[in-house]
Amino acid sequence: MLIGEYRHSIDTKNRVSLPAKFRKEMGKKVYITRGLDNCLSIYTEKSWKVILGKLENLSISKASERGFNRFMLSGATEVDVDGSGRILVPEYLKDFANVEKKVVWTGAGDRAEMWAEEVWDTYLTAKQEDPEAMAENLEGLI
Amino acid sequence: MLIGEYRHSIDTKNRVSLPAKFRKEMGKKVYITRGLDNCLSIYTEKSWKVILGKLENLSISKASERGFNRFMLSGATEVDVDGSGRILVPEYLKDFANVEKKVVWTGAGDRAEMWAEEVWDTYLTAKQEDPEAMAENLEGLI
DNA sequence: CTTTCAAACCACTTTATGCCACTTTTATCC
DNA sequence: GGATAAAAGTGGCATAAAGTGGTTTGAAAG
Repeated sequence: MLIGEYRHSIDTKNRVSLPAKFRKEMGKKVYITRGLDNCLSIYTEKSWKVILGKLENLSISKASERGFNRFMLSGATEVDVDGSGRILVPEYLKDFANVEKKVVWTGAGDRAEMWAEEVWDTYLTAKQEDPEAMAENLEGLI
Repeated sequence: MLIGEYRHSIDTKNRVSLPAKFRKEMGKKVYITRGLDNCLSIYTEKSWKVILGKLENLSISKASERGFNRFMLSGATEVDVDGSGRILVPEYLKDFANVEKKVVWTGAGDRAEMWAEEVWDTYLTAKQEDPEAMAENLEGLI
């Protein structure tokens, strides 16, 4: 289970460290693709297979589902984790997520997400400033 | 059952002691996440699993539920209790709860809460001065 | 044959973690 | 009630691990 928030830097060669707490679960090979809300989604090999299975069930005749399928698959890359626990982020995904230097890793259960720092801070602030919506969800929870 | 109020300090390395009376129930591994009203919620391994089960029912396609899922999972951290009965509070959770030096632990049944001292005192004072309204408001929140 | 890019390797800096020691509080026993 | 012992709380240090930058090597493309 991937949880937590970790702040890292991307170096000049587009390498970024996986949070140490993610390494064991992520193994030596991960799949990175476009995520919702301008983040990048990073899947473990196992959870990637699950996603692929779900995508196969989407209808090719429905424009929206076809689009989502393309969104996920066209952006996806298999990347290896290097000896220092880093991955290489393709340029086009960096651009997609507006990543410059500082990134935020967030655990999202079966996958991790990677955000440009400013994008994440903005997103989170917006969520926190809408306590009603938060509370609605919490109601069933606690 | 976690009950009571205890005041502790966070040291320069973001470590804080669990109240001695909480230790037995909390074991050696706990989960911290963002709570309501700017406190932090600390779950035992057992009660955390209950929370996870409820989160699984949220839909990923709805923006508000997706956001809530992120809020909970990204905010959560698994932390080990050290040999002196302390846990390490991640910087971002310290920031979230406005914790500086003094914190207040409160028992809340299946979970504990941790507050910045000033936040707790303010909250408690308000509650004592207007218990009726507070109760009404809380009803909608929790 | 040259150039480019990525992967592996290496080295340095910073941060986290475990351990120990001191102080304060709480409990116990006479 | 006071003395003593035990536990809790806190701080500091030493070691290990994580994070990051650079250099070299190797492979692929032009």
